[in-house]
Amino acid sequence: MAAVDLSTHPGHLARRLQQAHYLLWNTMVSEEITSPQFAVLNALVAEPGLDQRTVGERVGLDRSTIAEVISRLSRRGLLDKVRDPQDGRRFLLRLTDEGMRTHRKLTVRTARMNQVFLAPLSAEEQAMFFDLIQRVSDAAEGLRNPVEPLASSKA
Amino acid sequence: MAAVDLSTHPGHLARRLQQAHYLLWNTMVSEEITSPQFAVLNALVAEPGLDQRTVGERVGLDRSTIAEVISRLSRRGLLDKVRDPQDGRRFLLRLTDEGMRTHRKLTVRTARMNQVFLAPLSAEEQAMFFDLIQRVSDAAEGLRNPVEPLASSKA
DNA sequence: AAGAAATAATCAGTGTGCTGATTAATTGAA
DNA sequence: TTCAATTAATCAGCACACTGATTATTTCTT
Repeated sequence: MAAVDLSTHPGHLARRLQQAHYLLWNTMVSEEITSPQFAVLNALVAEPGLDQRTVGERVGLDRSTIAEVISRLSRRGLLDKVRDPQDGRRFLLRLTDEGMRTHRKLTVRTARMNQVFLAPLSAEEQAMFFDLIQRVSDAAEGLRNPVEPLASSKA
Repeated sequence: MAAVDLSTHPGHLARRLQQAHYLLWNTMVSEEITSPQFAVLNALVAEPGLDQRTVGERVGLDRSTIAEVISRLSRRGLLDKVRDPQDGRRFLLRLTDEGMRTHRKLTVRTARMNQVFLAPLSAEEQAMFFDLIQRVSDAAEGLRNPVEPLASSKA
């Protein structure tokens, strides 16, 4: 009888939280555009003309995943890919008018959904919620991308 | 420029948290067994002989996903599927000795990983972290499985 | 200028996660 | 008791997410 209580396992909680969010997104925001897709649209509204890799960095998606997400958005006519004339390896990404419209529409609905999602928490608790999750995520990310010591002894 | 700050979007934060956890799991716990797979092993340690659907319910995975996870665990010889003689629709699931050993080994490593993952938070903050995430997840789940009003007007 | 190193994107392979449709078995009701 | 409803599992299809390998292009070095 060595079973463990998963409700104190942050990984399990993170997965449940994402599931809950996924459900709410589907009912309150969009069934076509997913949350990661919206994040990509949003990144390109903020910085039009980014390349694929950088968009991935902005929204936290790896090279393979970002490629698929972008290919879907492109297939639906929400963004354009153009070869960078300065650097033939890159594709420059830019929202279409349709992409802009979609982003605008979803921004409103997303705000409404976030309100519903966070409604069980008071304003102070919401701030705590953001802060705690961010600190844990940042720290874990830091563990994997260790800061190079100055005057490195690598050589 | 109507771009939004994703760091105040709980869905985005949930995704980042899960990614961070995934990375740490891979380096500190196992590259073969995933966190959902461990959750299934754990459920079957607690309650041997459960059927597939119920295991899914215990760990929070839908019918399709739990089927795939179980088929992988079964392929690796970590659990056995046997038709329920009482109800021919069900398969009863039970860990093999190898499955038991694996669960025991990963339990130790998982505990270590959780410590590292939560290290940036004080003990009080950790308690807060669990409580806030759980409340938000539970509330969102409740939205999707609405409690049938008593003396329902369904008919 | 030529070759080596680095970089952006793609591809192959695996795993999680969801919905809607189907199949097989059981249960419930006329 | 037979037929309808329910239920467990599977299947098809889509989307996210990661790693390792490959390809094309650029940059750096000599």
